[in-house]
Amino acid sequence: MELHQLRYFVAVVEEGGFSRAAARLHVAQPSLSQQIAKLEQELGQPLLDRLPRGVIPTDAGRRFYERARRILAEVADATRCVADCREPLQGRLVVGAIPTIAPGLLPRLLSPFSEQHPGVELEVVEDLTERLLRRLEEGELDLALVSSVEVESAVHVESLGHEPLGVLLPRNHPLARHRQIHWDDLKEEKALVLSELHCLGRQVHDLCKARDVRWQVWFQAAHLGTIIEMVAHGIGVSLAPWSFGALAEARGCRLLPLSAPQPRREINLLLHNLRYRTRAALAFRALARQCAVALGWRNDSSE
Amino acid sequence: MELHQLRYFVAVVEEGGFSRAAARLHVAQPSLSQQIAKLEQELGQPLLDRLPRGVIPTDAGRRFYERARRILAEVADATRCVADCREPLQGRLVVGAIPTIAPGLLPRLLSPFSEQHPGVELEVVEDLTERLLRRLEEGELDLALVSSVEVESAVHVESLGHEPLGVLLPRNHPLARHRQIHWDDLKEEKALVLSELHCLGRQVHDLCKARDVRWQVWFQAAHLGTIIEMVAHGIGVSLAPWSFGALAEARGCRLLPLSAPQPRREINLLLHNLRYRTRAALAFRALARQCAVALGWRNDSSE
DNA sequence: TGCCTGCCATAGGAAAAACCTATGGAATTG
DNA sequence: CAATTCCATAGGTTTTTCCTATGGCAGGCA
Repeated sequence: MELHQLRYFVAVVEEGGFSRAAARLHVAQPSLSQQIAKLEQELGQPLLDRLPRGVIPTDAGRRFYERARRILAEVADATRCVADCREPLQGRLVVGAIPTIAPGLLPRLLSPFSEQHPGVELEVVEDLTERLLRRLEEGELDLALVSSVEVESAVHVESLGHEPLGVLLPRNHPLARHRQIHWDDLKEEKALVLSELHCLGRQVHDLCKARDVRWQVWFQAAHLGTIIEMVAHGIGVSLAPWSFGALAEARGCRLLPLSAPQPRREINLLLHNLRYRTRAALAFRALARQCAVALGWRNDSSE
Repeated sequence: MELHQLRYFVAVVEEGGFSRAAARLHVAQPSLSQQIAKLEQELGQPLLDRLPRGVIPTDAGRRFYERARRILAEVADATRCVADCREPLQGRLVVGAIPTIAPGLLPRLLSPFSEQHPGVELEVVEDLTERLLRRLEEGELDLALVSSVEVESAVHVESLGHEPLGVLLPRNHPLARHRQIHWDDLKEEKALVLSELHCLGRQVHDLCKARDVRWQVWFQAAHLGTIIEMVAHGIGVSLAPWSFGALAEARGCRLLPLSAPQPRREINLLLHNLRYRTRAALAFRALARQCAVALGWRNDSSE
């Protein structure tokens, strides 16, 4: 048995046929037929049911598929692990972050990281929580920054603390001169809220419900950036994470604290539990923790 | 990267050199040089330090070695897993047992198992606990029967219950007519005890110490069989597991129960936690549990 | 029904990979 | 200092993999 046979088999199962798999692998279809036949011969039984319109795995094939995938993932992991012991630190680090975290937090992390580890090629993936999770599980991401999340055991969750949410107002809004906004002040405002695709959108929705703030919600934005622009133009108000403060000010908004109970959202860092954690990933985590402390999201920097 | 390269690399590390590994693998030494060089090239750094007298792995090599072994083990496991879904049940089942369990218990398990699963090729390994453990971890054994044992997390321990120990006497011994032997009866006897290599030997030693039975130990046997023969010839007495009763009787001994607190030893079945458990292994486990219940070692047959 | 299309298997030759024998250099040992 | 041990390299051979071409089978469509 050889690894290329496993790669071929996995592709055939996933593509549902030899021809499509051949295209994906950039090899001729007979090569696949040959290698799969060899594999089946070695294992002593067919792995695929050849149907007129493609193939589906047999029972044995399904079992083998799962294991083949794991083995290939481990091979990739071994490669990364070995590559990681080169000096100085180099390689690629793929960081995921949700859209309501990325613009506020990542700039604070990426620049210092690049400075400290110039050899590491950074890549950022901004996406919604569930999709980040899936990509982390697949091994595409080294780590991910999300808010509250429910994960499977293969994913390691680690809190970075809690980030306050503030009230986003146009600079010339009557409330904008206050030091602090009270919940009751918000009841009459026109709300611009984030789509509930975003966990922040869902959280704000729940918060307002709990606080009995019945906003006139008349605009659901897909991006916080859109909301900031709208607020800047006096079209309404909103809630935004504290890390968006500078961004909001620059666009002509104000981000003001809310009176107790101050709303907060949890910030979590996700790592894959089984895959090798590169030194770059660990360095990034350390930096993130440090940053969380500096921002007052948590008190100590120990785990 | 291909699996044969991993196999070669593992062999070179374990043999400490290309030449020895080549002999083990039945290939010419330059083939190894070539394939390892390729592997190192693909991983971007040397895995082995070439010394005048052989090779030792670099840091990267050590990391890679661990993972390569795991990958190869998973490949073997995948093969077994796939083979296991053939009907009827077939394949090989390798069972380990310590010498103080094997002769008494295995006959009760092997015959019915072979009858129920004629397609399964049974193999038995009789060895001391530690060595069975190691072989189980290596994947050489499917399961093992031992007494008390401390294991690492990769090994799954499951109690089959507790087997009583009896007193082994010559048939013509004055005590042999009793229904039950008392601890005090033993104090003046000449003891034949098992080498402390065996866990039963250690246990008997501790038991006697605890019960304050100071036997005149003058013979340390390496096998329980030897002890039975010696006892049969009136050379001394001993303690033996209850499952040796029939064997002892056949050789002209008697095995009698001891008064409370009746000494017992734990009987455990070991399985590897991570490796695939063949249906044959599970069937054997079921049979062992059933047998343990029939022998009165435990009350229920549920896990 | 009959043709067309998509899909996989087979055959045979070409390309690539792995392997082997022979040899050389480096360091150690007697 | 010669002999030995061990790994790397070179060059040719064998084996494996891969590709192109082709054939058979079944479903879809006129």
